[in-house]
Amino acid sequence: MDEPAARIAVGAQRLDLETYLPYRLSILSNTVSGAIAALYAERHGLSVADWRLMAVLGMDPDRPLTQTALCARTRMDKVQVSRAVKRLLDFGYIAREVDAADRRRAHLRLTAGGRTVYGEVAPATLEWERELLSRLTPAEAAILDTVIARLQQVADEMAAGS
Amino acid sequence: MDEPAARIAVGAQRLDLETYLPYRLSILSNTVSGAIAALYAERHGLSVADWRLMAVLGMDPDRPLTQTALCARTRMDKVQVSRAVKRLLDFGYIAREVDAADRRRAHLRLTAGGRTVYGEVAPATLEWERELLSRLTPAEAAILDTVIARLQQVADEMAAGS
DNA sequence: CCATATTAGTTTCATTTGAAACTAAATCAA
DNA sequence: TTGATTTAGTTTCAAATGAAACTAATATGG
Repeated sequence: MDEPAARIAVGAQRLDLETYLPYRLSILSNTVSGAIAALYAERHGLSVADWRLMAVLGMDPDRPLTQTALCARTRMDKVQVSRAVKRLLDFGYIAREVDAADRRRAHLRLTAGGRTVYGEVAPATLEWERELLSRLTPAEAAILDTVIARLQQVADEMAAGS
Repeated sequence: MDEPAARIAVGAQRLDLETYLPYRLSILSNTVSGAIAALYAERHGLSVADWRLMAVLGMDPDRPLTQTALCARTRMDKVQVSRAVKRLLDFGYIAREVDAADRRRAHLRLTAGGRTVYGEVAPATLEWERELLSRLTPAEAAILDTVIARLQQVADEMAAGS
């Protein structure tokens, strides 16, 4: 198949959603997130928010995290985290232990059941990513990596209202 | 072949949100969309859905579109489109003319007021994109373009459940 | 034609979301 | 101390969302 013509016209004068980077990013992100959510949503009853917490907690299962730490790691806000924590507690996928020194805080970690689910879902999501990235050359993947990092940095600056 | 990417580890064995492409895409897309929405949300009272319709209608102001056409062009579903259309009619930014041959359909186009808003917002969003992309080299921008297109195509296939 | 199916778009209703207010615990300042 | 502030997390309530049911118009098959 032919390589598509350059699509992102730097300095485009006309707004065309088909070529407009923010729109294309949004569509791509939604497609990818939706496909990955399908890996755990139906089978395990998890929402995207739920899985995000499990993904962070599962990364280092021996280090419990507070909800505040989860907010920082996932960029979710505290209300979303509070609700996801409640659901995961109900499912029995995480356990909560109140901090002895500061009883406002609680340390959250995956239960054995949660680790089992994590052990099923995490490899599937990684495999999905691997399959997606396999369509890129290593050079493209490397550039995508640096470009995303740079765009995120610039977008953060610009969003901060420069 | 064998050169590993710095951040996107093709075939990563561990799930780490910081390096996980779907997560990074989601954060970047949200940051960018939020910053751009700020360009029109407060000033003109438009939601993302509202602006998306206006962006499509403004591209070719002499060709009115039906809601079904707007669904296809924006990838929004018909309920979202129906609600956005209602808001834009209330604002007076679009006008609706029922199709004479098929009275289920209506053709929507920007009003003079809608074109004025479009004329203010569209350049600002393009400028935002231009500023963002100015931080990339032309080579990086070109690769980003082809990579997004290819990832979208693959993600569509994979989401379709191949 | 008439009955059925399809299409365009809307409405309903239950769920999700988000901002702001709130509770409870810890810290700070005098 | 003790009164004010901050921090961790929850609840409330109004608005946004989405799936499914619905209306109205057109198309189609017998």
